[in-house]
Amino acid sequence: MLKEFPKSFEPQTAEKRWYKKWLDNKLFSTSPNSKKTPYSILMPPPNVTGILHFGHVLNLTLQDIYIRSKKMQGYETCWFPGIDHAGIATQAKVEAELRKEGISRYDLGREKFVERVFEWKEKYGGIILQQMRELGISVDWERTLFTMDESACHAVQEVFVRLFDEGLIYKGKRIVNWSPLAQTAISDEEVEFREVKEHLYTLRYYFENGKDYLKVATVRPETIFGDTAVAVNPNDERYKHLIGEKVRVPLTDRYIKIVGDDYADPTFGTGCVKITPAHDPNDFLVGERHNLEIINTINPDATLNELAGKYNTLDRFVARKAILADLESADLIEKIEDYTHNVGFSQRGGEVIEPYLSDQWFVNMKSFAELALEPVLNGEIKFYPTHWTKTYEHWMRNIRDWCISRQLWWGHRIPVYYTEDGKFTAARSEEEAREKLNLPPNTSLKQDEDTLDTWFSSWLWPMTTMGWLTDDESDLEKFLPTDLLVTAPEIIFFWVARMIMASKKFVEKIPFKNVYFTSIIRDGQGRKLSKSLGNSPDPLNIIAKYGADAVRFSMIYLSPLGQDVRMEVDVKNQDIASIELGRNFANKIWNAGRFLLMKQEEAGLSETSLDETQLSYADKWILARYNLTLQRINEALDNYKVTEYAKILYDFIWRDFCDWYVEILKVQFFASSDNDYKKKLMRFATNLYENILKIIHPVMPFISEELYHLTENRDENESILQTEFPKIDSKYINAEIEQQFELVQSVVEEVRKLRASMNIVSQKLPAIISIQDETTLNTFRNLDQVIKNLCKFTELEITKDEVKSKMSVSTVFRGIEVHLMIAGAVDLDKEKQRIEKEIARLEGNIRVCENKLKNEKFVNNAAPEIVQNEREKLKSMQESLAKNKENLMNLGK
RNA sequence: GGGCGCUUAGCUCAGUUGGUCUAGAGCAUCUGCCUUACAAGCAGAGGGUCGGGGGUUCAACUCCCUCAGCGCCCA
Repeated sequence: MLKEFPKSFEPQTAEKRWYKKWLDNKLFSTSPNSKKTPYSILMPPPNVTGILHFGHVLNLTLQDIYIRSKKMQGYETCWFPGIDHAGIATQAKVEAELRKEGISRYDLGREKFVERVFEWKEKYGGIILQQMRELGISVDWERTLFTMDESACHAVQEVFVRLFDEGLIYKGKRIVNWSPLAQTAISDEEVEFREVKEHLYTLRYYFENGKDYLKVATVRPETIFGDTAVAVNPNDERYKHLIGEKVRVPLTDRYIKIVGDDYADPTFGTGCVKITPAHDPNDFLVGERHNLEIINTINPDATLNELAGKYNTLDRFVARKAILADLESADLIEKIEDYTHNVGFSQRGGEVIEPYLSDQWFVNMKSFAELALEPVLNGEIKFYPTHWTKTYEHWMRNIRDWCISRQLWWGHRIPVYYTEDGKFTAARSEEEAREKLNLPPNTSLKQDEDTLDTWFSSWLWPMTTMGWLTDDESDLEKFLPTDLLVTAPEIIFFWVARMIMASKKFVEKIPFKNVYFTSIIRDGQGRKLSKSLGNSPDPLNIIAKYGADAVRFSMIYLSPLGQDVRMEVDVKNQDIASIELGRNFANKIWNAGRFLLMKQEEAGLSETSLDETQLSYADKWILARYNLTLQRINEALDNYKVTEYAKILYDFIWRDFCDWYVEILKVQFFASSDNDYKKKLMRFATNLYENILKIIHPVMPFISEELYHLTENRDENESILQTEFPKIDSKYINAEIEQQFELVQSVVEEVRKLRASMNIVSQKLPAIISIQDETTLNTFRNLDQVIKNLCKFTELEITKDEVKSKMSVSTVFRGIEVHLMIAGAVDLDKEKQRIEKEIARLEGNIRVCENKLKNEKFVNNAAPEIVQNEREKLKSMQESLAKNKENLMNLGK
């Protein structure tokens, strides 16, 4: 029938076709030289090793909605994409590759290894950026920045040197979170604490007399070889007299002294705690206070070293078992209790973190925290949902220094140079280092072996994406601060906070004005979707099945701000059933367009629309609804209530436009024999429909573009994205028309219910509607054709007169009485039952209403319009009651 | 231990500053429709003492207190 208009939308072909078109026509490209008001968003850079997951889908869709809608509203929009070098993850990938070849990174050497990683990156890295295109996002891809690009490297180096010179970066021997798998330090933020059931072992530390012993509790018996003291609380009456005495470390001949320190909690265990400064951060501090020896007994790979004697080379957990067995046989265990406590795990490798003493680089965060707290507290930067502000403030006020060095080869190498005698400084080059250290030109220097935490480049993202410290900083001028950042709440400290710090510090600007924290996507059991759990279908499969628009719309519709999303996922079949919601909606929109096109072909399409005088009551009603919808979606988007935006669209398009207006359009269309009117009516409807496509475009870009080109003949190089976002015409917003129309809708529904209850759903019958109220009477007369059709009346009389008829069944709604003339016999019992039920319902409600109005306190205290409202409600219900009673009486006669 | 959330129909969630809320939607269930835009649809129906208890108020799903359960973040 219709050549280019199949029965349903075919996303696969349309998506590829349009995305290519958009890119070819450079629709997403932006210029800092534009006169338009800027609107910009920084894309959180995914890991170069990453693949697309549902978190990205939600996150990117949100950003795309804002970029597209702002672009249509006349802003110079720019969405900055990029990718993160992901130090640990990427190095691990390449090392795994090498392992297959039977070599290690040490065989290659640093330089060759880094080359190899770059090769890997060229080949596999950034797959995710390709995958993202499947979502249809309007990113300015030409601006894609990689955190290892030269400009970014330069910025990282510069920042390091500046901070070093300011004394804000320092080197220190500290206990850090050591990842034995990656063999590097990681930051506090990369450690995940989980509750673990272990045991608390009470060991016997014998005094020098060899008879008595001190009971010392520990969960890590394998660290005893690093013990250099036992601490007791100086106020602990049981032990304080023992301070200064010595006890023997079990399984060794080493004696260590007993020290008094508040760190020992008298209520925990035996009140005596062994102190192992090299293997516990708290013990390290105790050690500093008491000048204790520091004995490191663990290797970087978490095996014990030669200081652990016969346990040398055993893995820490294997060693624990062996040591316990030996302690047991030496009768050095007092008791073993079950003990549940929090253990830190590496976020990357998942292994237990080893507190490890080593030389590391730190950033002193105190001044940064002050810089970054202010704009959030004074509202310059707004968080959505707002409650994250509190978490943010808490973190800032209790800030700890940031460990930025990583024992990796992949990443930004720390720009610090050492002389042979251990002098060092940070510098932009060896030459500069020599100058700073006052060394002769040829002095050989050694650069620090460590690289920087990946986040040390990410925190400069707002600046590096915009060409900071390059020849062209015009983006920085135009687009910073950006307008919106959409990100996951779990990286509020890693990233959001630190970007605020860096931007304030180095360019004295906030990096963004609004931060939207997205929902976390969970499966039906409430578990986070994750690769390791295997409960995450590949978004690309879901997109292939339902279409990108459907996935986008469903995700937005289902993801309320500030709350997690639960979706039933079927990994085996790579399916998420709730995406049907979006697909069905897309189908609905599609078919409404298909209908319009059919009618266009039938009557033609006028250039001009209906003039004001030709607008029917229903036309005015849909204009009122439409303009109200515009108002509401603007409000929703302005307030980052994006789910609401989706819901408003869904309800308006499905309920108002398709269910009611299109049905009415059919009536108006068929009822007229004036083809000129029909052509104009089609123009009116098509305009409205195209505006609907425009307002849905930000969330459903493909189908809206496709339909925009189907409903009228347009050049394929035109895009709906380049059209203006519809503006509200408030003269059409009309509460009275809406209210009146609602009465018509209700009456139609009442008639349908009546028919259903009488089992005469499709029988065409004549009817009489009686209405007292003058305005309502006019509305109904205005819409008599519509009512007649929607209610399947053969004839309809609308009258002010009371109607009494034995041959009818009746229903009453707010004083509006509908008599449906039944030709055959009325099922008296059924009808009686129905009316009695209605009478009972009304009587109940009237009682409640009367009591309310009898209550003097209510009448006196409540707002007058509330009381008035209640009175009118009562009156209307009483009228309905009377009519129903009358109808019941008539029935018997 | 500290902080932040959540608890409304079988499921997933809406519910603006307390008052047309006689608490809504989608999915699921049941009934009837292939009414030529759409069966990925249309028209109906059933289903909730809004986690428990207390309080404030003329009025509480909405505000306060408390208890219980769940989740997240931090120590």
